Amino acid sequence: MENTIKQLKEYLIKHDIKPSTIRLKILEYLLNNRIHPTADDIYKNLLDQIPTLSKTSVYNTLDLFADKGVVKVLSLNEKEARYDINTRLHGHFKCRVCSRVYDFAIPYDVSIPHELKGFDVNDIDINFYGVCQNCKNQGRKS
Amino acid sequence: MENTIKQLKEYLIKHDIKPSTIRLKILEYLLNNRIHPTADDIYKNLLDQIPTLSKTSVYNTLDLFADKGVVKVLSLNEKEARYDINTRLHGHFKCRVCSRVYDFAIPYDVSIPHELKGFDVNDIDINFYGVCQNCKNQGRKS
DNA sequence: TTATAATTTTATAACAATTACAATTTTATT
DNA sequence: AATAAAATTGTAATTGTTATAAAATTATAA
Repeated sequence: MENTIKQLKEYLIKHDIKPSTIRLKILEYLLNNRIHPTADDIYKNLLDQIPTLSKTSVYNTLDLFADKGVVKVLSLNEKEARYDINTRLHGHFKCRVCSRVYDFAIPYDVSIPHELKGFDVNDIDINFYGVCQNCKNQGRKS
Repeated sequence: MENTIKQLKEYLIKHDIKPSTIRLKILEYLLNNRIHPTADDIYKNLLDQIPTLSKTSVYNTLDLFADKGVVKVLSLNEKEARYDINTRLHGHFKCRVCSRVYDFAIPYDVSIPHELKGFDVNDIDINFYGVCQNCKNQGRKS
């Protein structure tokens, strides 16, 4: 769970990213907070540790991370982008009550459909929307 | 392909929407232009026919349509939303060269994965990204 | 070390899509 | 025809993100 600074540095270098304090902190945050945070979530959270942090740096870093394949940018029918440190193919469920995002494994084989024969498919998003069990239970109690 | 005004009116009424000129025109546009247009696409196109049209009205109408299940709002990793008159479950492929959006049938059974047991799933997005055959061919020629 | 270059970070302003709002116009109802 | 309700409009506000240029930091070379 916990990562040493050395491990974080190696992780970035392996992805062709020069380590810097901000980059390491953002990476660390993403690894320890698997909540598919927004740029603002990350910014707000790191402000304690890095009081001079600017929003632009967070965006810059996340853009770089996305470029280098360290994060996947999620587009979940909301204006804010979210960032997922888990870049392997998996699905996302967004609860429209609590806004939480849940991961799920994709059980079926996502082969290229025949309509897209000859297309290059580089990226796949599978997003479900609805109400999570937690929020369903809350509703029942009240 | 072509729809009479009467048919368009009935379509809206069936979806619990009072027909108005703007609503009929936007519906007609969506039915005749299956390109997953943005609000701006629709606005620009209808400006000839309805010179007093405002962008706000386009948004209002599309929001209403989405509410009543007449359109599905697409979130395809871009800042602009797109609107699809086909609300049945199907996948979308977005070409990152020409920006065109292609439909495809979902061949596999999208049952609720076990991680989401007990969740209410109301909506499903399946989006692929890459380069369409058209753009691949263009690239080869040059 | 010191000077210089390259990179990273920052603050500020710009941008673009969408929404809020209140006024106006249109449509429906009495 | 008068009134109420609904739809449409123009304007301004909002918000997430990006562009830009200056400042700070880090790396490199003399």
